[in-house]
Amino acid sequence: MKCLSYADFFSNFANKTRLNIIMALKEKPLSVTEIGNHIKEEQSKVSHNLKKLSACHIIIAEQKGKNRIYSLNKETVMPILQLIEEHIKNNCKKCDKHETKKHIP
Amino acid sequence: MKCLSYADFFSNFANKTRLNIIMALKEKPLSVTEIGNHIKEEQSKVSHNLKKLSACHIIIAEQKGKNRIYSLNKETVMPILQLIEEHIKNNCKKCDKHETKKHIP
DNA sequence: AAGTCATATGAATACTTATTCATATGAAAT
DNA sequence: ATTTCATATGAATAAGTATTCATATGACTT
Repeated sequence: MKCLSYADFFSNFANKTRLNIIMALKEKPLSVTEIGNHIKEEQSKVSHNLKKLSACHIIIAEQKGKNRIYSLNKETVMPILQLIEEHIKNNCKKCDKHETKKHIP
Repeated sequence: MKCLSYADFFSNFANKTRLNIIMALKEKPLSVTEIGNHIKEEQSKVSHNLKKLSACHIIIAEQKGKNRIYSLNKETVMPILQLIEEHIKNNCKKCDKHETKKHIP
C-alpha cells in the first residue's frame, strides 16, 4: 500500500467519516462492527475508511478471533487534535471580535 | 465567511496547492503574485486557495499598497508540520521493516 | 476620473474522492 | 467440509472539490 505523504496523512482528518472514527477510537479500541454502530455507518463504508486510516498509521489493527480490533495511534493523534483545538479557540475569538470591521480575510 | 471546523481546517493540509503555499510562506511573507511565481501556479488559482487558508487563519493578510502580503500563522502551523514529520519518520521505518510479513494494515 | 497593476470572485467544467452494492476472503465453530 | 459471523475489496455511481476563464473590485498614479 502507498506510503505516507503530507496530503494523504491530513486527508484523514479532513474527512468527516474518518474523523468520526478517530473520535470513536479515542475512548477505546473497537472492532469494525462496533465502530459502525458507534458512528452509525454501514460496514463497508467503515472498512474502506479504516483502510485509509491504517495506511497512514493513524490506527492499527489487531486480529482477535473473528474480529479486527482497531486502536488509535494516540501518540500522534492526540497532540494534533490538541493543537487544532487550541488554534480554533484562539482564532475564533479573534473572528468574533473583528467581525464588524472592514473585511481582510 | 464560514468559521472553522476540524475538517475544513485539515483540508488545507490535505491539498497539494495549499500545502505548497504554506511551504512557500514558511520562509517569508509574500504577495499573491510572488506566491504564484514561487509555486508556479496561476493567479486566480492561488487566490482561491489563499481564501480557504485564511478562512481558517492558517495565513493572515496585510494590505501593503496595491499588494496583499500573506504570512503564515507559524504558531499553529509549525508544530503541526513538526508532529507529522516525526510521525512519518517513525512509522515509515516500521513500514519498511515489516513489509515482508503477512499484511495487517 | 481614467488608467494600470494586483487581487478577488462567480459560475462552468474538470477532477478527485467517497459511497454503495454485490461479492470475496477469513476465522472460527459444528 | 460446510456454515456462520466479521471484515475486506472491486467496480460503478454519486458527491464533493478544485481549476479555469472571464470579469469585477480595489488601490494607487497621472
